[in-house]
Amino acid sequence: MKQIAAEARVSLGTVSHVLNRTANVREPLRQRVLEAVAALGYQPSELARGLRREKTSMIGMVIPDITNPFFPAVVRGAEDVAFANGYRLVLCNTDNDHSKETAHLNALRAYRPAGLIVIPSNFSDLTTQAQSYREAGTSVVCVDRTPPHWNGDTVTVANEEGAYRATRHLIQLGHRRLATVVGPQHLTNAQQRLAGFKRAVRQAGLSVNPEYIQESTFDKLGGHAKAGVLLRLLPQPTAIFAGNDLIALGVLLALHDSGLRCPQDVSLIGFDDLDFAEMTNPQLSSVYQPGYQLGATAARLLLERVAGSINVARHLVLETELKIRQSTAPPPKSAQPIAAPRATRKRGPAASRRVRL
Amino acid sequence: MKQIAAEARVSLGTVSHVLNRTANVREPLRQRVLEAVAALGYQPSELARGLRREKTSMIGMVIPDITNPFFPAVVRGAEDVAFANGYRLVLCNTDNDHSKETAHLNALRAYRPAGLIVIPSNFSDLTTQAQSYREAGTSVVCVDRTPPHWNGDTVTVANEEGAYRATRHLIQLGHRRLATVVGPQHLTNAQQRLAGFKRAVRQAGLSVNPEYIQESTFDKLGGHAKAGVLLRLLPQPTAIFAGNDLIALGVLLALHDSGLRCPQDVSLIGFDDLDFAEMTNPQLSSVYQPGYQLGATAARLLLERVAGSINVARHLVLETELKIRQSTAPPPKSAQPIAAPRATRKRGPAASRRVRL
DNA sequence: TTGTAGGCGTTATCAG
DNA sequence: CTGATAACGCCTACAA
Repeated sequence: MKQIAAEARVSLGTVSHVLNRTANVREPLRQRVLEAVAALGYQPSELARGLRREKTSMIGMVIPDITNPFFPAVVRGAEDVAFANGYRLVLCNTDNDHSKETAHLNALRAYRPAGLIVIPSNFSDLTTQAQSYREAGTSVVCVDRTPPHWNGDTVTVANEEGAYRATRHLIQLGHRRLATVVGPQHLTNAQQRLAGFKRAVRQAGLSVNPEYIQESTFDKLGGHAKAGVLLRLLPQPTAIFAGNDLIALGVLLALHDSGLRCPQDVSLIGFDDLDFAEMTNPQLSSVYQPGYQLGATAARLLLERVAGSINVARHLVLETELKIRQSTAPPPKSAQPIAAPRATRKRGPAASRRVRL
Repeated sequence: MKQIAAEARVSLGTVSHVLNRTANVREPLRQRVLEAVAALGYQPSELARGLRREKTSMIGMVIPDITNPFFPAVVRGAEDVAFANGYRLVLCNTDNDHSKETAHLNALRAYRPAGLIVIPSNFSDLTTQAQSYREAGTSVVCVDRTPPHWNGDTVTVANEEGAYRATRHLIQLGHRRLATVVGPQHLTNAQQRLAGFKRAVRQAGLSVNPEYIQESTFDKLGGHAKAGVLLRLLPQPTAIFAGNDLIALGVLLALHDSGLRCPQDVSLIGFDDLDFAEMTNPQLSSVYQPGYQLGATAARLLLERVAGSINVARHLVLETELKIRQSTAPPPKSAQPIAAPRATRKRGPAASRRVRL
């Protein structure tokens, strides 16, 4: 800047003023400065600027794991609106480990980020952390899940409603023995999805069999294991709602393992609608979650707050969309009478059905 | 720091010394400082530190698109080793657009990053950019692809060899009419894969039919379109090597469109071995690329260079691994006799050999 | 409208 | 081994 000032024969302050539009500099001077800037290829130092202003234009983005196929879209959404507004994203993976999350959150502090977008880890301590961040003037918005006692901005999807619709879809197809492999119940989104499932089941006048509700981690392995449990139950469920697509994938595997066909023997619906939902065999019905919008909206919210206009906490809820593909169909004929007799009981519907083949 | 100095009754300089181990401070003083640090919950400002040192501990990570399923693993690998060494990753998506890449590269300069890890965009101007970065003391390592005239550090995979193995696998299955949908030939990795394909074909004594080589973008749509072209050719190829898994997915779709079965009618093999390769129907054979290692290695290289020990440019090449699944099988019987009748000569050695099978 | 000067939190140099 | 002190590059009262 000193060089520019010299080159343009003005003072340091004037250079700063034209650069930040912080004062009306007379046109000729302004031009000289701008020319000098161009000539010298000047790049303002965000470090010095941040030091002075006690705030940078970086946004900390703290997520469980970029390798989990749901998150890239969220990150991309956030990065796009951040970049468009002159902000940069610092990416941190927590692996859902709250101590790692805390470590990242602490380390980020050293950079005085303008804000934080975080998808809380399991047992996240975010509420406390965010408090201290806010005192330092950096806002935090929470995405996808909400940690305990959270009182700040929030962007989530309509988990309950999405799960409700998915389950209702199964019911409308004629299913009566509905099971679910839900995500970890300490996560708000997993809780909400279970709630939606239950609401649909109850509303159909069916009872919720606790054995038909299995809790799993949000991954393929968990889905596979818990589906195994479900499929050993008698009577066997004819439809399964999976807490997310990764779980659904595991369920699909378990179905194959058991020699059951999807959707002929058991219907399956997931949540997320990841890209691979169209690639499985059969193609997976799922509840679409607007991942990109989630991230983009979070960034927008954050920037508005950074701008300082908003003060009250806002909770945005984005809509989901039911994607019907091939993994959901009416229950097998044999499953319907089954309720009446009991001889078949022992072998379960799967076994008895196999006879037909 | 001033507070700490006061609290510990030492000077500012001493505080800095104990914090940075930049001088042997006598134990009692050291303790007092450390206590004060803990008591005040002191967090050093990376901004001030960066300002003074003219370098921060941030690493710019510039990639085409985090939403492309190959990149998350790379980013994760880089983030893990960066974080483990006290560095943070600033993520930038270029969408393979060199002007966007340049914009990001310029913007990043303002943060005086310690280094850059970049997967160059199409027509990247990285070589020039990196030069000016190096003059400012920040090193750049290039991952996955190499821009024109690149003379810096590089981490790639053995693309040529991987493609060669994939193609040889097809040949060993008995295929003689081998086609490929390769990636954009201005990208080094796509070039190398085509070279590997050609080498295998030639080595088998087959001729490379230019019509059997289609160039596409690295995505599903391109793969679908170009596969359509290939399948309209006569004689129809019996095996297709796809430049990456996304292309392979498109090819698979085209196969379905044409009522062709994979692998019974046409064999298909991809490159990357993304997660979804196991989910397609049939499961996709592919060449595994160590994405995580790519990123981790790049970060390691970068940090070594930042540490200042290394001066000569290094080019690391990671191995690929052939993953045989269900999309590759011997060619259909009907494809073999076809060669026998009349002028086998014209059709080349490949055709004549078909008789033997 | 323009210029001056102090200070943001660190590190590094140099003198004691 | 420790303590002053001068930058680092920028912003912003405040003065002119």
